[in-house]
Amino acid sequence: MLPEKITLAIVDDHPIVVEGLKLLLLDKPHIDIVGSFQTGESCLKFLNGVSVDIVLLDITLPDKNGLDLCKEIKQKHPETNVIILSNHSERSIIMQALQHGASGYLLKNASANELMDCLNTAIRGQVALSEEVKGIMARPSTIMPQGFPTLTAREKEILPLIAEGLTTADIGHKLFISPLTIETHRRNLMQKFGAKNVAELIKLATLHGLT
Amino acid sequence: MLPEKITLAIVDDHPIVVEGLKLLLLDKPHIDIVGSFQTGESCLKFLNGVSVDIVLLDITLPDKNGLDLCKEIKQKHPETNVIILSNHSERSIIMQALQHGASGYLLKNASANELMDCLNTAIRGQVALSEEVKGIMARPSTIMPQGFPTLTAREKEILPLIAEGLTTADIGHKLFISPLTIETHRRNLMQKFGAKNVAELIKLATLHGLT
DNA sequence: TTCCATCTACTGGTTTTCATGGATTTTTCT
DNA sequence: AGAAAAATCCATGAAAACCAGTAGATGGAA
Repeated sequence: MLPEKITLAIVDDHPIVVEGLKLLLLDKPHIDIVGSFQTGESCLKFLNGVSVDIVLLDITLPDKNGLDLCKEIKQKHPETNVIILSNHSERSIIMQALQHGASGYLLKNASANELMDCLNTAIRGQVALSEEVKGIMARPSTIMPQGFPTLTAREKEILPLIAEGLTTADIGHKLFISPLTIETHRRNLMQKFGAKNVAELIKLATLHGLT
Repeated sequence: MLPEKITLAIVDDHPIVVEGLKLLLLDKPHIDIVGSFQTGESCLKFLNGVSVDIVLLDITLPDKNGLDLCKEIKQKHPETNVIILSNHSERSIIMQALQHGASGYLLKNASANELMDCLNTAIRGQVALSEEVKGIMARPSTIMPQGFPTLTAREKEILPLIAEGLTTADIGHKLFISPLTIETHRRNLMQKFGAKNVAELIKLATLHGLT
């Protein structure tokens, strides 16, 4: 059932995490770490040349969003399994990850054993979630405070500009569109986040690392 | 000069980071990891019984703020060196850490080599900063005008309320003072942070963990 | 005790946001 | 091709934020 070694790539901008993972996996005979990267781009480039069984992917990367990267990887290399490695325990983010094609989701506070379990589960083609994540997903989503809504590209573009202190007019000018449009986006953002005003919007967005 | 092994404790709520660090340091003959903790409290308890040379401390912990913990450790155990391990690259946070008695500051994107360097530097009683951190500290603070202003008690009280989405009137009502006063505080806050409006104010405040 | 920082409060005016409630055109996915 | 989602644009009025300046009260530090 396992004719070859599992090939694994790691994408995380924290060398300590990367080196830790490497050391953790070094003595597992059936796992072969073929690459580790600090940026999404470098990983994508690598995957164009080499086929990899599993990519361990951090959500917060310097150059791009890990979830977007996940989607991209699955589009170009459907045979590759992506396991998200993240700090975010929000149910909505986990949902997003799975919708973007991730085969698994691990919190960084998972143990080494859980990591191994998840790798084995994922390679069998099943969805691999760490214990805590399973718990989060099991909870009914009736009330989901601080859920992380799905933002459109434009919204993701505008949100940081608001956080920078630009006014509606400023942003309209900057993006060459009507300030009225910006207002609509701003309204939609607040609605999506369930924020009463910009202050709360920006707090939530900043906490989710979106600014 | 180094008659004994350096004793080291690790406080971080991410097992993978902890295990990675352990493995990284396992083959260093002069380093002895005597404990690892996921919460500030458990670490404090441990330090009451055992003397430790260096504590590697994450800033974001489940039960308390790492900077406060640092201060507490230095008060109770001045001989212990604390090295902060963090994701935050804001100059002001680094300053705060040093003011709270930290002997060093490492970004999590530091390499394993840098980690070793910093441990050795700290044990010699010197301030240990990773390369990137040195760069941040070297930049004159003209660009980033007074990174982190000192807030009065009242301001610290009001700031999170603004971030929660309360209006000026709401806050005035809540604190039993005139909304006009809140406006003054709000103005002063924005001025201190050099923010153009609440959005920017809240972004900066949230990044500094003040909300 | 004098001085300073802070908290408090106000006037009066301008700018921006927020809530409604549409509407049209592009893009994207199926 | 057709449906759905996203992006664009608009108007109006009320609410809130923002700006600039002033100033009394208080409590702690020099």
